[in-house]
Amino acid sequence: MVNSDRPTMHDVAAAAGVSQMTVSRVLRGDGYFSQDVKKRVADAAAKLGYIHNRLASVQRGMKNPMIGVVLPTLKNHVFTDVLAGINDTLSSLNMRPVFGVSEYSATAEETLVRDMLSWQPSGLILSGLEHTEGLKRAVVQSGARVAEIMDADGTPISASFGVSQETAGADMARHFLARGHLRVAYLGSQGGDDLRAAKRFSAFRDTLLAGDGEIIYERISKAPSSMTLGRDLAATCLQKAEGCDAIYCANDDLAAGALMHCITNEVSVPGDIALAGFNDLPFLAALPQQITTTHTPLYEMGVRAAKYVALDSPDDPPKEALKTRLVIGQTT
Amino acid sequence: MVNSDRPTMHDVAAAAGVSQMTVSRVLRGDGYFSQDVKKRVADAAAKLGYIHNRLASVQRGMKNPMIGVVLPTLKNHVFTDVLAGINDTLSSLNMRPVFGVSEYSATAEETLVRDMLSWQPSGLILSGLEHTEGLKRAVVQSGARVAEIMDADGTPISASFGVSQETAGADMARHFLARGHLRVAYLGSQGGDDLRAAKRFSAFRDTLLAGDGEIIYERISKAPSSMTLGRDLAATCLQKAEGCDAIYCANDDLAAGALMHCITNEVSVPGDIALAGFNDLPFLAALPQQITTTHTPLYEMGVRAAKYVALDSPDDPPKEALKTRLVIGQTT
DNA sequence: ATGAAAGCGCTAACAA
DNA sequence: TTGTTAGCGCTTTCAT
Repeated sequence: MVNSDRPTMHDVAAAAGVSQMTVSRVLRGDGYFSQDVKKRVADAAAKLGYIHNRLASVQRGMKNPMIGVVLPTLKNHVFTDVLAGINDTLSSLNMRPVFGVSEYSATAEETLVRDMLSWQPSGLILSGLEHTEGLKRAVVQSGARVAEIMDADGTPISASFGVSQETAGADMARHFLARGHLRVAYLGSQGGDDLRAAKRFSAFRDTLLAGDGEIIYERISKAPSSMTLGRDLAATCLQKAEGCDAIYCANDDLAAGALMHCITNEVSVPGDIALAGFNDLPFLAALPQQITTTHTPLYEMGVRAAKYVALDSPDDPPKEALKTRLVIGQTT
Repeated sequence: MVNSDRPTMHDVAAAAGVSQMTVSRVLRGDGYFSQDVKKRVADAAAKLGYIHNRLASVQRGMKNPMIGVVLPTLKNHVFTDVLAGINDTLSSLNMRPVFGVSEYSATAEETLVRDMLSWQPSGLILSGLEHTEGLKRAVVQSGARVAEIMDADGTPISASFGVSQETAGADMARHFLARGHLRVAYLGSQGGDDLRAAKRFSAFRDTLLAGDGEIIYERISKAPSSMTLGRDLAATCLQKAEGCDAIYCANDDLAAGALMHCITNEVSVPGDIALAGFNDLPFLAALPQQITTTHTPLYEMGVRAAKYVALDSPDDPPKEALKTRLVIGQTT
């Protein structure tokens, strides 16, 4: 039984010898009441183990300190970093995240969001800028504050805190060209579902081709991203892609896996093959060689988005493109 | 405005030309109604973009498809694996997790749980078996189903799905003894806050000492666990702990970092030094050497706990000790 | 097969 | 400073 016999304000009121409304006031610290009453109520509440019923207050019109958060996956550390930023920020504001994982499916995302909206959250954090029309409509109508994170190339529903995937991809391509890595392989994961990776690669390719470079091998595995996948993809790539100079990986996990392959098989990096990743995850610092990558402010994105949705200022929604930064390591 | 002008069942009823109660019945598919009415209601709801208000139904006594989940940290991949198991399972049962992170603090955990209980979740998943008395009382009184995960050495509030940390530690010590790794260093993180790691190490130490082994170096950093920390701790350890045979790390991240140190500095593993971790995280498979570790069914623990709390059978609460398994790699 | 009334626990508005 | 009344949106119960 969920509603077994949880004490209500009524019970506390009876125990304290006051009215239910007085209990409400004391517990919220709102309005006037004597010190004596305050103490009696506090004692009674503690003795009974009273727990506030937020469902009722929200129902009555109070703000719901709940934020819905939808991420594409938990398998990529990228999102756990973002999540950490969201969670730390919401925590400090006494708000709670409700989570959902879309597995990179737009329809799953819509279902999830509709479900979450039924709890009347005061805010919502979504990943990416591509959503179903139904989702957008539902979100707007709900009146919840929305922030979209991760991407900056497109039109957000309302506020957004993302990075330009296109800029990041183009920057890396220019670096490859400058280093003379012209015959390039690309390795990705999640099939074509990772829309941000696709944008990045598309800009990378365009910029590379506009120079003297070429994509001589391209493999986007359907499997979720992991170091092990990166290692396997790199092994196959090096075997199949003759004359390959460099590998651009869709993210750091894949790149780290590729580096592990090279170390294990004594392939010299960047002598035989150059390597680059994306995100600049902290664990890269522990590897034997610093992998060239693009720094993205993951935690920061989480923080900004959480702050925005948690507040209720009526400012018009910021659409912020956070900066990425090319991190030149020892692998290019 | 959160409650801007979200349509209610009343609005749908007006649009469909029926009573509000009929809308309720149709939308839940409960009771009797004609096909004609069903269609009119469905159309009206779709047109208005009606979203169910779960707060009201739960308030009225329906089960709340919400599960509170409290984890010690998000910085250790261990918990994101558990989280994945929880999330996948709850998703498939149309239930949603509300998350909180305790940062390994028992009082923070209590605050978090009290906060979560105010949403009247039908279940709760907690990590470990050590909690404040206040938390236990609140949870029991709330009537929510509780499952505790990760640990099996102690007394759960109700149901538990954990592994015996003591067995795992002792097993590893026996393996060290069998391999002749007698002069052992221990590296940990999170200060003394990771109670499970402490239990494991305690059993490891006892078993090692009962053989011919000894702990010649012990360093538990206050920093959160990471590969980079492992690498740094290993560097200091190898410099300070003379005659050290082997390093037992509190988890795989630390062990992987230690291995990276060894690879970078051409320290032979296990020739010069043996290494072992804990958890058998998937990324170990990508490393140049297979690290000896203890497999723990992380995802599975999440699945079991989620299934238990999501259901509402009145069976008496299972206290399951899941099996760990020594994974002998190439580093011992 | 449909509707009307009551009430879940709380808070805003008003009364005393 | 404290209490009374009304009602948030829904579902249970009972009537039609």
